[in-house]
Amino acid sequence: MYTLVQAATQLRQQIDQFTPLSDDEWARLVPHLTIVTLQKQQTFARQGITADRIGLVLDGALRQFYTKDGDERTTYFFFEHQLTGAYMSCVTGRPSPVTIEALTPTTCVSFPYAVFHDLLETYPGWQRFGRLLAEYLMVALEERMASLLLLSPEERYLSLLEGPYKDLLQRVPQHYIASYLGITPVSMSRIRNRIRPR
Amino acid sequence: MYTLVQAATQLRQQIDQFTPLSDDEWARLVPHLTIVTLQKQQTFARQGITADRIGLVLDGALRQFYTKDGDERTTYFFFEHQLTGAYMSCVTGRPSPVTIEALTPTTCVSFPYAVFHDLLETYPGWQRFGRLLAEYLMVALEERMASLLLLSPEERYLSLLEGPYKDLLQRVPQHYIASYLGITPVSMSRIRNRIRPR
DNA sequence: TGCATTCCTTATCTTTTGTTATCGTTTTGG
DNA sequence: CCAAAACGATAACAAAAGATAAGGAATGCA
Repeated sequence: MYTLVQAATQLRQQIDQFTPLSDDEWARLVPHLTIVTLQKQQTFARQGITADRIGLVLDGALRQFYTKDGDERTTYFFFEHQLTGAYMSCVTGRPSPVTIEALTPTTCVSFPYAVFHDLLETYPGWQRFGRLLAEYLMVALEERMASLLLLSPEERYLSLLEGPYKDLLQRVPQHYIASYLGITPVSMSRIRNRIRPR
Repeated sequence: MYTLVQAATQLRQQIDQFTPLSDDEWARLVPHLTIVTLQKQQTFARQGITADRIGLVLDGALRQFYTKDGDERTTYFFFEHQLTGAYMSCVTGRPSPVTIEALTPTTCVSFPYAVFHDLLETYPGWQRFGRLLAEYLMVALEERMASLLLLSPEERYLSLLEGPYKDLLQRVPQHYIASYLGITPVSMSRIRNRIRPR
């Protein structure tokens, strides 16, 4: 469905949105790219295992979750054109606290973090990309943290409806969204009922 | 109390813990260092204003908070040897959503973010530091986010007691900690009573 | 020292969320 | 095509947190 060349082009486009790489810098990564195909419920990264690769979603949807006392708490979703991977585990070298699992059949283009890390330490363009990526993830996490700390469950649901992720509701089962909002499916159902008067 | 030389030494030590800078790279920052002295309740960064500088706490304590509907929600504390500043605002160039305020009389060594940013873009050592710093902040935010999403208020309080920040309880008023945990002071008082049986 | 303020606890009451269970509906897999 | 599983809504009850108020201890300031 995707040739490696097409996938590589997609990936470079995403990276170039952070910072343009020289052709030479880019060429250092290309030999390490592979296409990863995941069936539903197959994992890109797994809790307890140190993550060793990064990917870009070409098609499909992934879900990231922690497991606590047997049940799962969703922390993120990844869709087309999004970089994915247990980046925190890659960066720290510690076992991943999260699992990343396919919600639907999903295709990614992927590369080993070790290669990426070598590129960061060797090429200025890659180093700059590494900084901008970390800054980008940092900002996203800060916003997520703030929403959990500042907003009530109902406010979080509403801000999801109004924000750039509103199509989430159409794309993923509601109980995953409830878990993403830090509440139970029952509670979210009540909220939906509450804010839909009449 | 602190000479600029002493302050600069402290700062370099902290930075070197991320990545060692060459003497030349370091020398580019030194002329821009200033000592900032804050009385209690004076601010290092203010909500609504785009932050323009970073600092290192030499002595004292700072508190970072959002304001929502008139009341404050604490998101972080900064003590001696910690880098501080509304980093997200600096990075994005957007007005800061947070205020950083002195809990006690506080001394920092500080430098403009603009200078720092130029150094990042110019010197490999600084660029690497910028990446490592962003990664470090990212990891801290992920842990904080996870604790808010996964743990109950009581579990958050307990994990604070057991974690590396346990001296927080001795150093800052409890209602700030309650706000840091995302609960009201009354609720935290109840939790304290609950977990102290007998 | 005295007075006001801040801080923490406790009590009461209300609101919200969690828990558990039930019931249609939809989706999935054999 | 049918049985099983997954999904979402809803109800009833329990548990927890928010809101408000009051009281006492500690703190700061004059």
